[in-house]
This record gives sequence, structure tokens and C-alpha cells, in this order.
Amino acid sequence: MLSERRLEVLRAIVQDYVGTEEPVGSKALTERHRLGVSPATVRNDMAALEDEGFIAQPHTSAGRIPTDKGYRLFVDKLAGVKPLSTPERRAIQNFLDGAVDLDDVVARTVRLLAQLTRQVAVVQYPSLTRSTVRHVELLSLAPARVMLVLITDTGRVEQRMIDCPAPVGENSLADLRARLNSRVVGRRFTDVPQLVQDLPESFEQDDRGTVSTVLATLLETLVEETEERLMIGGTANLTRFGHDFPLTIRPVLEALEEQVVLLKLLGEAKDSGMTVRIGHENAHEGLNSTSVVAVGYGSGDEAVAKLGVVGPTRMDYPGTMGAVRAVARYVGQILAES
Amino acid sequence: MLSERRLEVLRAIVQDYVGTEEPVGSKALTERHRLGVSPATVRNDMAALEDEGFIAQPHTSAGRIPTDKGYRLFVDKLAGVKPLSTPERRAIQNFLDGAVDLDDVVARTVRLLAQLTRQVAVVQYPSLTRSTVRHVELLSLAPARVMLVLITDTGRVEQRMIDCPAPVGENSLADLRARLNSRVVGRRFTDVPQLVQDLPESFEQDDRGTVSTVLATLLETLVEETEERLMIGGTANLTRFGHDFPLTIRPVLEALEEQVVLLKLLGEAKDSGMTVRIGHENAHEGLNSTSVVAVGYGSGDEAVAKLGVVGPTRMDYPGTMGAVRAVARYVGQILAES
DNA sequence: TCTGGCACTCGTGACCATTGAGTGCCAAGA
DNA sequence: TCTTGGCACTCAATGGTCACGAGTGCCAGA
Repeated sequence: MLSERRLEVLRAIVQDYVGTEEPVGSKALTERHRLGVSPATVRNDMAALEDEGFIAQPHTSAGRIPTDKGYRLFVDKLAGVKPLSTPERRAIQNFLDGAVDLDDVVARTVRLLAQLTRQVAVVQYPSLTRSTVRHVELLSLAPARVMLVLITDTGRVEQRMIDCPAPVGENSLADLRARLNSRVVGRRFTDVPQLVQDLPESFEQDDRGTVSTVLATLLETLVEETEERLMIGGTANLTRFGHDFPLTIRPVLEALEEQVVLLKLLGEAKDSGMTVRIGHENAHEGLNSTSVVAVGYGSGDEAVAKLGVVGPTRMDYPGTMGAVRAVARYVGQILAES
Repeated sequence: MLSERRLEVLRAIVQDYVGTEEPVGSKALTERHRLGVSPATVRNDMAALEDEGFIAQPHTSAGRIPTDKGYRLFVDKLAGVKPLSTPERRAIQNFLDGAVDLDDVVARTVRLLAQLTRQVAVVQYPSLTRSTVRHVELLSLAPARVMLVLITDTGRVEQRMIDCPAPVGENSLADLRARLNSRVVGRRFTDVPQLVQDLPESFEQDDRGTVSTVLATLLETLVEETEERLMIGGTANLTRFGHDFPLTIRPVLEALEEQVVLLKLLGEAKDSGMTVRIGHENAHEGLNSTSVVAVGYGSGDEAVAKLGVVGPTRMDYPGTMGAVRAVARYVGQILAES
């Protein structure tokens, strides 16, 4: 086990490196931190830390920089979560309170997160699978054309156009609408397939075709939209990534464009509590030089979706974690109110 | 007026520079193009072109690169629109045909454009102001809570939650829905305010409060959502921008994050025909080193929105214009079918 | 176990010479 | 009047040398 002081040295290295973006040497360390020992001693400690793989030198005779493993130790043992200041909290709340609909909430959240952390923000829309049905609407737009509108308790709305095999009377449609709603309102989307399974049988022979078509589209929508949607922002912050970044930034931008990759990324985060994935801990190759801080958010105790930020491994972990957690909390409140 | 050959020289310079990204000299020009004259002659022509401001030297004793004015002349007089190959056209159509709803159409279009042009793609959602009303739906979610759903002929759907001053009966709601629809269906969104103006008066005293509230929200939605939505993609292509791009890419990414800026950008494009804005022709400062190629698209003759790409001024104009135009055409077809 | 000292490494930046692509200009030829 | 070859000139880029200095590892003594 590493001695108390060596941990302190690691903490100092991480803090300095995050601040200056330059490898930090023994002398500079003793000057900027009150370690109470001489540079030579720090050098010995650094050698030990390097042996254990927590720090590394870019080249011989340069200072040390933390490795992924070093950041991991820092996050797990040495860093707290830095709470936001009261003005910051107030600003968050004011900003989010102005939202008019779910799209707006998500859009504002992304902006907010990006601004607070000065990194790339990713916010997932509330998931269908974890939401409950507030209402299912069927609109007759043309004799054989029906629009299906799904509304969740989190305010999300999905719609699909349905071409029916035969013209549908307004009465049949109202009937179907009523029966459908009586079965599914308030239930979870994941349960819907079972709940409507035997619905066609209870209709007249004439209407069964239409009912089946509508239900088929409904179930299809559930499957398709289970691939969650998300929104990202703050990509301009990537330019603060590092000096060499033509090479660094490219794969990151590419990864960010692939919703699939991002969704997997958020999916890997724990359902409760904050998840920090550092550098190579991220499965996706393009994100090997980035860290991801993610957390679930929801209107109640349970998370309905996740949000987080993507930034360089060299990031201010305590501050970022504080911002992410605070934003998630306020978004949850907003959703609960709507 | 510039002689025929000088224009030819300009064309050659633009083509070479777009290809190589390096200043092009007189000798290289005569080697790669059959101009039929010697380098010395080309040098004279170049001097003339430089006097007129069409080309410039980055430093003395380097080759020439086109100026914004040079590109402008190239686009206006020298370049055609390069049509896509048949396989390319087929690929576009196949890709777009798979879309399930409007969001999907827009998302696919963005991907497609970005891929074809290898630049940043921007696609505007069909505008409310130029669309007509397909249907207005009112859903009672709780006694005093109504959801308003707006559906356009282009498949766009907007929804708003309304808190009514008093509980609303299902009958009153149906009545309002029917009267509202009979007035506005098939009409342009811009005409809606006038069309519903006197609607409250035709209701019983009891219901007027509710009716007014609903109408107020409806009109509000029209105003808010007139700020069009859009989607962008292909930002990873920015990395191919140039060698020096830390400085170049930054303001571009920032501009792309501001929907307002992008909307203004597209708004400046002509309603019909293709618009090319080169470098400093763009009002927004961050986009001074980029060119924008935009075109309107729509289901009929009239454009309901615009789409385009943003790339370096040094871009393949004929190819880009061809791709943009072709994609716009196919998207129009898809919208017309839905 | 800590500390001061010392030799060593190596990236960085300054300085300089060389190279070569590209230019402008001019005088001769078509 | 336009074109062309020749020629001197400019200047970015390349590469080599050198001194500097931040940083290291190791060792002997407290």
C-alpha cells in the first residue's frame, strides 16, 4: 500500500497537471504544495508511483503525468465531489425553469452542462422502456389513414402514420381508442405488448384488420424508439483538448456523431450513482483519450435516462462530477413538475 | 474584361488548389493543364489576376491561391454543377426510402449529405410558416389539463401542455376541436391567427375562458416554433479543414452550435435555386473562412425549408453543388409521398 | 528515512547555411 | 502587341549545431 504522503504527491501531480497541462516535476511540486519535504524525497516517491503505474514520463528527463490508473486512484480515493456554489445552483434552476416542452428541457440541459463543465455534454431523452403511458391517441386524417400518437408521463411524444387496409369509421376508431387507453394508460411501455395481445379478438370481424394494423404499428414504434434518442452539445470545447489535437479530436468527433456509440457509452454507466470511465476504460477506441462522467436522472427515485459529459482524461474531476450531479438533480425536479 | 485564357488560368488554379491544398505556381500549372502557353506567359496572366484581386500569394515567392473573389468568379462563370453518377443517385434514394418518420428523414438526410460532400451538413425541418395544417388535436389528460397537438402536411408534429382555468368537459372539448379543425385544416399556419380570431365569441360564456386559453397557447406555439428547428451532422469532417485548424475550427464549431446563427445563414439563402456564399460573404464572423452551399427543398414547387453544407472556401464547388441539389430533390420527393 | 549534491539525459529554442520553388522583369522573337 | 526564355532575387522550409535548463537517478551523509 502506498504511504499517505505518496498519495498526497499523486493528488498534487493530478491537480497541477490538470491546471497547467504540462508534465510536472519534483521541484515545481514542492514549490506549489506544502508537502513538507524536499524535492529529492518527492523524486523518490515519484519513482515509486511510476513503478506502480500511476504516473509516467512522456520522455526521459521530463516531468510526470498521471496515467489512466493514476486518475482512477485519484477519483476513487483522493477526490471528493465539489459542490456548486449557490449562485451556480440558482442559475441552473432559473435556466431550466424557462423550458416549454421536453425538447426544450433537453436542449437547455445540454447547453447548461456544456457551459458549466466546458466540455462536451450528452443528454439522453427519457427512455420509453422506463416510462409509463399517459395517453394513446388515434387521429383519422383520411378515410384509410390514421395517425398514432404516444404520450409518456415524462412528456415525450412519438407519432406514426398508419395506412389501414380499409377505411375506418370514426366510431370504430373512438372505440378502439377508448379500449386501448383503458388497458395501457398508467402502465409501463414494456408491459404494453402483453396488455394488448388479445385486443383484436374482442372486435367485430370487420374491424380486426384495422385493429391489428394499428397494434402492429404501436408495437413496432415501441421497439424502434427503444433505441433511445439523445442530444449533444458543446463540441466547440473540444478545441481546448490539447496542443496536438488534429489527431486527438478526430476520432472523438466521429464517436460523438454515432448515436449508437454514445448510447452504448451511457448504457455502460451504472443505473444509480455516478459513473466515471477514464481513458482506456472506455470500450470505444476513439474515446481512449477521453473520460466520461455520467449519471442517471429521473422524476422520482428511479432513473429514466442518463446524462453526462465527455472530456479529456485530464479534466477537473471534482468540479465536473459536481456539475453533472447537480444538473441531473434539477432536471429530475423539472420532469417531476411537468 | 479578362481574356478567355486568363479565365482558364483561374479555373486551373482553383482546381489545382482544391486538389492539393497548396499554393500553385506557374510551372506546375503548365505541366498539369494543357494551356498551350509557357510558364512565363502564365506568370503574366497571374500577375493580372492578382491585380484584379482574384488570386493572392500567401507570401512573396510562393504560389498563388484563389481569393474569395476568385472563387466567386469560378462559381459564377467557370464551374458547372457536376451531376451525380447513377449509382450515387440510386444510393441516395435507397437510403432515404427507409425513413419511418420526419425525424428520421431529416436525420438520414444529414448523414447522407455529410457523407456525399465530406463536409458539415445542415438540414432545416419543414417550416411551420410555409406548411398547412393537417390536423389540430386536443387531448384531455386530466380534468383541467389539455394537450394540444399540431400536425402539418409535411409530417411535422408539435405538442404543448395547457393548464385550463377550469375543468373541461369531454363534450366541450370535442366541440372546440371540431370547430377549430373546420376552420384551419388545409390552411397555412400564417393564416391561423386571423382564422380563429372570433372563435371564442361563438361559445357559451362558460367555456370562453378555456377556449381563449387554448387559442392563446396555439398562437404562442406558432410564434415559438416559427424559430425553425434544424439538425447538423458531419462535424468530424471539420478536421480535414486545413493544417492550422486549431484556430480555424474553433469559431466554426461555435457558430454551428448556435442554431440562431445557422438559421440566419440558411435564411439568407435564396428561396429558389442554389445559393453559394463564399468566405467573407457570410455575415457571421466565425464563418469567414467557410463557404455555404444551400438550396430550398419541398414537396411541391415551393420550398418548405432549406438544407446545405458548410465547408472550407477551398471546396469542390461543382461536386458539392451537385450533391446538395440532388439530395434536396430526393428529400422533396420523399416528403411529397408521405 | 530524509536530504543535499552531482552527473547525466534530452527536449527546446536560437542561429545559420543550404536548397529550391516561385516570382518579376527584361530583351528578343513572332 | 503578345509570347517566350533567361536571369537575378526572395523567402519558406529543411536540417545541422550548439547552449540552455528542467528534470531525473543515484549516492553518501545526517
